[in-house]
Amino acid sequence: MSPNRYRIGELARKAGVTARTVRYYESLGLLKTQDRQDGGQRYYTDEDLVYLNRIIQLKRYGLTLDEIAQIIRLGNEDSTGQKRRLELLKQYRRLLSKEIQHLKAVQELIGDLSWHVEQLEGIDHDFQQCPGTACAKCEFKERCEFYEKPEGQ
Amino acid sequence: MSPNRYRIGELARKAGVTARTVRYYESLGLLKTQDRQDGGQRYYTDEDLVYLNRIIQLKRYGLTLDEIAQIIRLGNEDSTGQKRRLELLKQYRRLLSKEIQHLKAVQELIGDLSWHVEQLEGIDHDFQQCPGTACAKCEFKERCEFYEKPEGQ
DNA sequence: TATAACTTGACGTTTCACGTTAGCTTTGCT
DNA sequence: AGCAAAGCTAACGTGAAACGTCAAGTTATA
Repeated sequence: MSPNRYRIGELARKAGVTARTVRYYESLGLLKTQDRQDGGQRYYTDEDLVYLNRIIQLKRYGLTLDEIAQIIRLGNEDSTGQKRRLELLKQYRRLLSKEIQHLKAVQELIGDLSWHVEQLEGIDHDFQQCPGTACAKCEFKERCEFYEKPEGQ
Repeated sequence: MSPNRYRIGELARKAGVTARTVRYYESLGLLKTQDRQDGGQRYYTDEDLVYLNRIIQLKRYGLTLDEIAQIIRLGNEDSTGQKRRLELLKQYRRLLSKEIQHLKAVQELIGDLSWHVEQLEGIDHDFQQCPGTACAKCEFKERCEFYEKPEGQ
């Protein structure tokens, strides 16, 4: 239960980033310095470290710093408790549905690639010959979104 | 069955991109001009249009131009047919497994966000208070990856 | 024969997430 | 007290991605 007071360098080291990164995050409103000496140096606690780690995790998940900042800003804007919770909830749900969309797109790509793999495993059809001579004898015409695509007459 | 010969502007228009984009793709080896007048102007066919559309689709799927170029390059490098097919297959499978990894990451994020939503829907626990005072009474300590994280004594 | 469309070349742009001086001040240690 | 290590702010640099935007000249088409 030690108070564990760190300066920026050690905080950064513990989180596996640089001091520059920490200052940058602060400039974006991601991380505040509650404790600042007269000399101007920043001091952090274990709580701050956890907070920073959380940010890094969200980044690993693919969120941009801007998106992370939005989440945090919403939590700081009003401190009426209940209202804040609802806002956060909304925000999380928004992210959630966005990621579900993302999931669908990725699944679609996987389906597409799988189809191509099947094609290549089977008959003599490949990406290079696809729109062209191979089309006539292709048994997947219907499935193909390019066949018959050229507009105009 | 018209030969449909387009110049770069119309090809681009039909594909919904700019002429600059087409030239850029050519410079990256994504798209070749088979037909070039003495004057130096590029002429394209419906086949080229289909090809271009295919590139645009792969881009929509989230592939970078570089990744697309790799796929295409593999198809052009050798024209021994069978060998080429195997290479393409390998490449597609690589992309496939990469996207499956991606899928897992997205699912993880969705799980994480869902958990936060649940938390917010339930007790008084939120992101702002999370690492800190709320930890003591938090009923999700075990599930939480931040609790007990601070290293050193 | 206009003029719209094309050519190459080269520099510019935006976004993202920091890296890297520079010049100066504060802290930690002996 | 004195010195090196670490911090401070401010500001410019970076590097990848995917083109945009001149410039200055050439070609195609009504």
